[in-house]
Amino acid sequence: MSLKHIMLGMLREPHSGYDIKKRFDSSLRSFWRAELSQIYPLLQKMEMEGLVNCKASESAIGPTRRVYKSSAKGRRELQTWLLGGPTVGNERIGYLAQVFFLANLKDDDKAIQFFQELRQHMANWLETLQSAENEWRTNEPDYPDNLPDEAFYPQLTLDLGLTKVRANVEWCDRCIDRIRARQLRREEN
Amino acid sequence: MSLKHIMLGMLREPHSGYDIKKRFDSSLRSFWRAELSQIYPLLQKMEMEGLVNCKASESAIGPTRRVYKSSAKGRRELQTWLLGGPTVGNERIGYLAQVFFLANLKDDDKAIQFFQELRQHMANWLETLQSAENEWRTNEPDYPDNLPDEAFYPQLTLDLGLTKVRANVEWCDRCIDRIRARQLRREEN
DNA sequence: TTTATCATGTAAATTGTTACATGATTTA
DNA sequence: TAAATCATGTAACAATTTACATGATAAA
Repeated sequence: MSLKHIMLGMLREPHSGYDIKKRFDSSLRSFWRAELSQIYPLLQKMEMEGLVNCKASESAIGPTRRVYKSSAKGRRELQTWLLGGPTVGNERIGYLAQVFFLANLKDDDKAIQFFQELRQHMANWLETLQSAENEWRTNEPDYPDNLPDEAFYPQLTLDLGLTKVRANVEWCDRCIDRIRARQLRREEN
Repeated sequence: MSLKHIMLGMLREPHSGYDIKKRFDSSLRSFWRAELSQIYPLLQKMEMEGLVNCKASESAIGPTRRVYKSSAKGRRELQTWLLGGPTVGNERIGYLAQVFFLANLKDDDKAIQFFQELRQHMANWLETLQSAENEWRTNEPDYPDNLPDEAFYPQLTLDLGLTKVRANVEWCDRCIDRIRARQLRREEN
């Protein structure tokens, strides 16, 4: 159950459910997502299991915040997860499943459209990651290799994210070119 | 619900549940996995919804095979999925979530071990993909750009798979180097 | 004779998504 | 005054995983 462990990772520092959601959306977006409707009940469950502690904290706006922090037991559980070796073989990439069966469209132009749309997504995402990196690089003189561990390891995931998204954009271009070339070859015959 | 659509993609050609599982394990492994316990009930449900038809077929060995094939309605559903544009933003990469929190190990050597193990996984996977490609390339003179559509689009997914897995291997090496360099810098001080 | 492969499934538990529900404050 | 943000949740449904259950044949 990775979500529990990811949340334990975050809860080394105090977070409310709402804070956790924001971190998913801002920092872990590239490799994990979670909804509030999953986060809130799981926090309650983790509290019952003694993995986290909760403190109420008044908010200037909206209802009282419930701020959680991992317990000693929770930190041990996090260690166990990290020491258990990398979690692999569960990758799930919807758009590749679609590409695999794209022949069923029986329409090269529709296939090209698919890749153009995908390219657009990837290019947008790349921009998001690049501006995140840019901001980091300009505001933090120790970026990237002299950051403290708590920021260095996240930077490693950003590094791979950038590489992969760039690879995706280039791949989309390559696919479009190859489909067009096939089209031309067909017209010649 | 992508699994349903992936199965509809496969069921343009007749497959049993067991066949479908084998195709997941051999061809779609890099971007989607599914268990038999998910496949069998879903096939039944899809038959009830009129998306697939089933024919019994005696097997030389084991129980009677139930061989499914998509119906006209199923083929329309597949089209709808493919025309709906690329499915993005659901990526789920467990090992990156772990890297993000690896600082919690508070032990550079353990972190390096993590990356070495991950590198091993990725290198094995790369070999698997490379030998798949090699076999294809040597047995099929039309590989890769003159393949029929039904094989060309799967080839595109293999192409990206190779690029990404190579990127992962190189990234692991880079991470190990960077962690070692930090270790040295710390020892100097 | 044990193990692997073929081939079907069910049951229970866990995990994840979508929709619903509430209500205050700040910004446009 | 409408929309966005803060902040909590529940309920129903859908998807997925893990464990269980059966039994035949072929190969080691």
